[in-house]
Amino acid sequence: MKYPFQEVESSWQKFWEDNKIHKTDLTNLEKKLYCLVMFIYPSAAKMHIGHWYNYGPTDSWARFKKLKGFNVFEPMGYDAFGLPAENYAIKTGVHPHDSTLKNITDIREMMKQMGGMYDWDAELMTCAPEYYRWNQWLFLQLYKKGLAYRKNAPVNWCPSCQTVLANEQVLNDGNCERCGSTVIQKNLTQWFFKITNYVDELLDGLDKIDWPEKTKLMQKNWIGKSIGSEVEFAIEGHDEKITVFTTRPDTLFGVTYVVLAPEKELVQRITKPEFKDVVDQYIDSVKSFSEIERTSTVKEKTGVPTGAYAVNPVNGERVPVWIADYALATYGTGCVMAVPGHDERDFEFAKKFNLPIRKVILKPGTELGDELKEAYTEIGTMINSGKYDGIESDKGIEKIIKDLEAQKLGRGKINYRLRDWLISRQRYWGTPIPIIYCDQCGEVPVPEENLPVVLPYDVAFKPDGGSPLASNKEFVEAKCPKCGGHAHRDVDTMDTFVDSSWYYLRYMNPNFSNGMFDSELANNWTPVDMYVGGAEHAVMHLLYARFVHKFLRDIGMVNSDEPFQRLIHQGTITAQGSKMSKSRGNVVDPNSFMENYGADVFRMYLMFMGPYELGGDWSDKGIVGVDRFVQRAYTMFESNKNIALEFPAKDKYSLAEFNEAEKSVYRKVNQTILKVDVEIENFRFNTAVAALMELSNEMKNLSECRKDLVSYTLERFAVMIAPLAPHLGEECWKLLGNETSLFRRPVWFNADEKALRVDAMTIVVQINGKVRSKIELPVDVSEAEVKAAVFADEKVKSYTDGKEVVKEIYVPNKIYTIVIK
RNA sequence: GCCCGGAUGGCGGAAUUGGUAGACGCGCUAGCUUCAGGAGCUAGUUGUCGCAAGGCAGUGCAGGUUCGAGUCCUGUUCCGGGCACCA
Repeated sequence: MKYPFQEVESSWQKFWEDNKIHKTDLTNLEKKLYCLVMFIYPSAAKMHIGHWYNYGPTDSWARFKKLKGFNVFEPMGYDAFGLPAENYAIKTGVHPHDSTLKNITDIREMMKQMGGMYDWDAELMTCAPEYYRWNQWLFLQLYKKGLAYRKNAPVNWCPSCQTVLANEQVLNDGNCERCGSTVIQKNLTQWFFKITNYVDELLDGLDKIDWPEKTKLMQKNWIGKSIGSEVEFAIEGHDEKITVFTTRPDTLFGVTYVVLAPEKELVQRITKPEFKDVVDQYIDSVKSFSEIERTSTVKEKTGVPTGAYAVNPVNGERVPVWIADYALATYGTGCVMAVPGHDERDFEFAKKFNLPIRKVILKPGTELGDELKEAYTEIGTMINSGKYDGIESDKGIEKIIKDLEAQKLGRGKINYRLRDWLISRQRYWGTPIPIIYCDQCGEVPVPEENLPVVLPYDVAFKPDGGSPLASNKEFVEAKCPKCGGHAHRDVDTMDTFVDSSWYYLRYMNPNFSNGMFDSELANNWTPVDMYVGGAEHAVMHLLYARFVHKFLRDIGMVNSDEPFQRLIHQGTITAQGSKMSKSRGNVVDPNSFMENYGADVFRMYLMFMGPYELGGDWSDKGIVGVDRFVQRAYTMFESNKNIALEFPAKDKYSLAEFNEAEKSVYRKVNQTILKVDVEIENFRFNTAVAALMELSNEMKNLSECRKDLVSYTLERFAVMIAPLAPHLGEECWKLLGNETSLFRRPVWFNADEKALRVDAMTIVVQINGKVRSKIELPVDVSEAEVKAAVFADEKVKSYTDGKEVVKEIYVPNKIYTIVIK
């Protein structure tokens, strides 16, 4: 009989739902396990292959843990705010609220059809006022501590999305992370979260979490800690000073010029009149370049002199002050001391503009007089450096800093690449920023008791770069909370990454109304034990969430330092080698597979395709193999109905009571238990499925086995298949004669270690590194006996006769190597 | 340019970490079954030489270490990812 997956799957889904099988008792903390998968972005009504690949295997892992006796909490929710819904509204006129809610309804249905073990009582969506009011509350707490602030700054502007972006949301080719358009720079007054206050902790915390090394490295690079010092250069004829940041104060004697970022205001004040025209022209030309064009390493450096001179604090030497595009206003002090002899960029620049190059660090093994053909950037002996001559340069760094500090001309300084998190967005579909601007009092936070500031339904969606909220008068006009006078609301909304930085804390009670989340539950259930999601969030979501978690800890809301203890990234499923997207027209629709094979086969096939963390190119070629496997398994159970009732299995058997076929089956069952256990535990689903297929092949011999061993085997098979194919697992378990659901009363079998011991072993005989013979011997016979058997072997003899045996190596129960001459 | 991954049959991929390369699955071939199509079952399937027994070659490429290398070392090519004037 063909496996009736439609009936089986829908009947189990109904059973799970009617009986709330997947509801987690959050008061039971014994063996608690929080398995979290990144919540879904409901920009379309359909779940695509990528969603399935993310959610199916993760759910299988959670189910595996559940069967192993863990009290698993696996929630699902909706990252419901965001641009796509709004862009869709501009295109079609369907309001984001309406399309999003519709999509959520459809997606929820599909999640259930997939067979997800989600606790639907814990469902949440970020676009609900009951949720986003706590984004606003969080904003106010940050504001109170001075960690939410407004400043005018050059920001990334996406002309297509019509909004600003955080640094993390700009790809390194200068394009928008979301839509791929080229991002430009604009000066705007925007809200920032001061993530930089936590920079050291964000860095150090990486050592304490079990995340992929690659991801931790990406965060580390993004934070970009750089230990160095600030050194002050006097400006000839001015009271002001130029403060430079350098990691190499040991090269100070090699400074031959100083470079300022063109946009530094100081440039205007120090430029000599006769250089003014050239300098202004240059500043204009730099502005026409995008940040990315400007910082491209392949572009040749440009620059002009200002006519001003700076004075080197270590030797009083006067050096010209230049402005150049390779000095960045946004990093360090925006001023660089140029040491062409020992810095590649300065070397290139000096060569181009014929500026002097001075050698002050001697490369080990070279002579004082040797010409510098390229910048030497390593450690060496200090030369041409006055009283520091002869000192190793790493020691020299400390010495010079100490001396400069004594003269108040320098100090140790640590710089970071990480900037504060820009959270304002000039878009509608997000959380309103809870700030009111009063004509009298200025910037006033909305009092907590007035939250939420509800996002109004009626606005004009027009992609003109202004915030759509500005079009709703009723929303904009407000009374000042302080003086009651005329005021207006902030019309921007928050970056949706704010929503996702703390959702995992609210899942435990999404209806909690006395606060952002129930702290007691959060403390009991977080950090999240297992977090699964795409590697594209390595810096962005995963960094923001760590920051918010630490802030919430500091205001007493949670008691842990890190939100996600263990992290796994699923790989990407591509189609014809490229990422699936509507514009490419290569999107594969999971529904046809659902209809033809069912959810179990489809999710198991996704797991079988290859290593989970690697992803791969989609092909439906192999899905029939998984389907055949499921069909065979079902037939096996179908033809052995109620066998566990009629022939109950023992917990353990002794090999002595078995015939050869039985021994072999019994051994295979137990080997498989061991294998499946460790493979699923480590997200290696492909090999877990393969192991079960091997067992299924072995089960062809069950006809030669006693009935209670058939029960024994089928029981274990049903339990092992259940995490991977939950509906099938339940159905098989029921066919055996069990009354209750596996996931209502979890079962997991341990392997009988004794069964794993084989009594015969194939010893491979290698002669000069080549396999020449195989000998069957009982396990654990002495080396002498093995040797005797090996040399009695005809094939071995034919190779060794008349030759001198030089060496013999025996690897017990495995291999016997002979070296002959 | 720098830093990580990776490269194994016609295809997706296994390989207890130095010990029988190719598990498992797809595809393909043959046989059985079927009116037929499909499906199912059984056997085979790295290449090559051979009637066969068996031999030889074989994990991107070139070397090396070792009794023994897909696995370790050196160099190199290609592919994927990340970073990229951060002083």
